[in-house]
Amino acid sequence: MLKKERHAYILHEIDIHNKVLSSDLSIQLNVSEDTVRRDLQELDEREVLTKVHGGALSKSFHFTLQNNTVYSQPEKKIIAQKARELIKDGMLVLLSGGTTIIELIKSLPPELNATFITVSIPTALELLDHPNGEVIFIGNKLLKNAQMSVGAEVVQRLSEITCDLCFLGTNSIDVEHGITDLELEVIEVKRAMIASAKKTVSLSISKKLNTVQRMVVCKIDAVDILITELDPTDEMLKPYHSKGVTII
Amino acid sequence: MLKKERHAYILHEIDIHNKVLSSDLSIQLNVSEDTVRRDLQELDEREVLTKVHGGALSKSFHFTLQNNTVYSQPEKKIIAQKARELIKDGMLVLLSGGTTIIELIKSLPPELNATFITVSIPTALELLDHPNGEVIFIGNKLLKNAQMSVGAEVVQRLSEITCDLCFLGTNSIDVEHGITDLELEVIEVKRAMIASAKKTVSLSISKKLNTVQRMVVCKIDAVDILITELDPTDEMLKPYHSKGVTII
DNA sequence: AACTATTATGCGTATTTATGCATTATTAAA
DNA sequence: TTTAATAATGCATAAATACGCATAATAGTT
Repeated sequence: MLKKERHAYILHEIDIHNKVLSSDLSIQLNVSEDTVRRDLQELDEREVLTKVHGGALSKSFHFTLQNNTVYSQPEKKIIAQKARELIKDGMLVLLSGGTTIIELIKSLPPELNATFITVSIPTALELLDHPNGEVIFIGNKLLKNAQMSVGAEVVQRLSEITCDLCFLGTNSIDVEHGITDLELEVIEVKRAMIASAKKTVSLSISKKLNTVQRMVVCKIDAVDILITELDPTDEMLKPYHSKGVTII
Repeated sequence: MLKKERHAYILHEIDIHNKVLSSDLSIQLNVSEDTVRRDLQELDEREVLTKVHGGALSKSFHFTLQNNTVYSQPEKKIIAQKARELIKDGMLVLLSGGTTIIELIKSLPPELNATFITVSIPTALELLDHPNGEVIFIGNKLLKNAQMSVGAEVVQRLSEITCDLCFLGTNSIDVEHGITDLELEVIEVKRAMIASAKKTVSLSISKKLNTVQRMVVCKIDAVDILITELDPTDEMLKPYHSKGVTII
């Protein structure tokens, strides 16, 4: 493997995981740790990553880290990566809760200047760490386990807004039943979110594809874009595509 | 986990809670307390936090530095104990942000069944941990450093509410100038909070008594009850009492 | 193709860094 | 004051790194 290829691989790994270990890379790339170190050194000098004892970290390692406990994190990182491409300066973006959304926020470039609206407390907290951009929280009664605002007031206020994009960290999505969820109050809010956005983006790891929960949030045709960690041409995504959903 | 990652995690925790305990971090990060201590030491040398006995404190909350340890919350604990006596089942209670308020929430008996309203994200997060009671968050634009909602919408919605009690974790209080604060947007909200409550309670450790900041939130006669860690008959509190403030 | 200069890589060794543990000293809370 | 928690200190160990050097790969030149 050529040096350039190794460098590309390392950068890709960092993009996904935010960090790499020299020992891991040595095995994965099948070169000595010395070589890895020299690679990291070079990349550090080129200022595309930050070398530390034991490996290297992403430059955009934005002093946040709650992970370790995040389930299916690599997949979620990939999804976050794809999703962030959609957000442009000046946009009004609606965000739900969930770990995939948190990953998305972490991966946002610091210089991005958009306005974010959310009903989720953890999402709001993560957004507050982002140096730029305005954060708007739509408050009301808070649901204890979901840690988000629910109720008529939230639905009402969402209806008064028109956003460019709505990102939903989706629990369950299925071609037949669309997006489904468990709690009525959560569903009400999600519906309102979808209604107030020009485009709805569903973020979903492939494990959650073709799963159904008790209650329907929306039919599949209300979803404009579906982002998974899979390649857009993956066989598993065909049914969604043929329903008119854009796959990324 | 890499050292830098641990550092990032610690800083993130401090960002949220304003303080960390070495013992907690040791468990969360899965390293010895020695290592945590060394981490905190380094971060302290880099002046991004303040190391104290038992853990570390946020730099951005200067008032917490005055009492030099996370445990020298005994003052705050005492205040919390006194304050919680005022809250009865069925009440509608307005809470500001700040560590004293967090302490109050932690000390609330689990069986208490009141409704809490707040504009502070950390306060809301702490309230969600309480098994009983409803939590209402009044949202709008979020202020990054204060981690709270501000703006006309918040003021408006507060004006539509009548609460039984408003607890203010007070930064500065003085007989002459009343309650004062630094940021205009914060002041607007605090004023609205006071206006919407039947009774206003100021929670203030004695070190903050007789201190003044740039901008006035309210005169001293808008404060119904003042709670400090001191004995109510303490000489220091006399001037407040003679202004008609109830001292607890 | 053969030769040379340059660059890249791996290995051994010395050095540095990171971490945990035991012991003693300090500090804070009851 | 007493007691338990937390810190500091020195030390042991393991991991990571730097460095010199030999060798291998590569590119450029004749």
